[in-house]
Amino acid sequence: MSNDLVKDLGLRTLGTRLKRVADKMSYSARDMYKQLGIDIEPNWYLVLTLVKGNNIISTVDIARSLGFTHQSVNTMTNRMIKRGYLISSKDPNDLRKTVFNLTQKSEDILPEIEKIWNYGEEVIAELLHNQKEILKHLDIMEDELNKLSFGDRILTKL
Amino acid sequence: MSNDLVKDLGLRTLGTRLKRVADKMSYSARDMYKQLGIDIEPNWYLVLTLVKGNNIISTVDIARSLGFTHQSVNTMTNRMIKRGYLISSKDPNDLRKTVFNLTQKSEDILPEIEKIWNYGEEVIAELLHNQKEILKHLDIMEDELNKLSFGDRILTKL
DNA sequence: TTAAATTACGCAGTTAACTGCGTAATTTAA
DNA sequence: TTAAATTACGCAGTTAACTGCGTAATTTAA
Repeated sequence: MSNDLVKDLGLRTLGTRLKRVADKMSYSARDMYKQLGIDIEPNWYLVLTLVKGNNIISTVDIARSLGFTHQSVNTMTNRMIKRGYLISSKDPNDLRKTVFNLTQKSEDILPEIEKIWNYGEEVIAELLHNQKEILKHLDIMEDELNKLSFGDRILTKL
Repeated sequence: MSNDLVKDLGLRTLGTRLKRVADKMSYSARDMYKQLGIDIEPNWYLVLTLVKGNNIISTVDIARSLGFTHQSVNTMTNRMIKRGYLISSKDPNDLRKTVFNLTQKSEDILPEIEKIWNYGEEVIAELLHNQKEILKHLDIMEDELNKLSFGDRILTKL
């Protein structure tokens, strides 16, 4: 039988293909940290960088900056606290807010992780042959799908 | 604080952004089916199309066609069987293989789903302003990452 | 013609996002 | 100055892929 059916289905498989590439990168990054004996999870890098760069930053601030839901960030920061990479406290100006600081452990490890991610960015740039249009496409898709969802767009056509 | 940090991080967030767009599409498609009262899951469309188009098609064939692992396909087909969309039997020429056929229920529903996905493809094309480079980028990334993983590419640079 | 290798399947558990919903703290308006 | 609305957090459960590992069927080679 033909193994080209995915390509025959063309844009219809865009969703699963986006997810697959994302998963491949994430699983592989996780594996790389393991090989290097670094005890952190891939996306913690993003959070550590944010916390380092901002004196006061809350769960919701991080969520907004990364485009995650606050619940996802909450789960992530809880794990980072448990593993000794973050300290949390209440913002004295607004007791509803939890704010974060780096521990010595994360200060110590950050330079190495930064080095890894500098190379990581190089690798991605090479894979894309230095064409960054894909980011623009993702920007547009996110913006547009936030305005009107994929399903609702189909429904209006039916 | 600045909310532009994601863009500052540029290509470093590619992985999470790919996943996010994929998730958005998948959750929304799921929701759309619910609104239409159609009792199927988003990716079943791909499997139904494959089974319809091939007289004899096995779990591993489907996996290869869609780029999924056979285990993922197995999970999916089991659910489809349970919900009455597929019938499975053993390939008489190779008793190791499970092969699939459509039920009357899926024959009945397929035209409607096909219509939905024709529009779905239109929506995606519109979101991308009819530029299909993103598929080429995804092709390249998948091929390259299969040859040498993301993590291993970083490790060779360290 | 049996032992070893390969292929196919399927179960159990994992991953990183998600949604839904409830509670606590703060702000706004009658 | 209290009632209603908003904002922030966090728990529980879901999603669609994944990996790991074991077993059954088939094929290959000594």
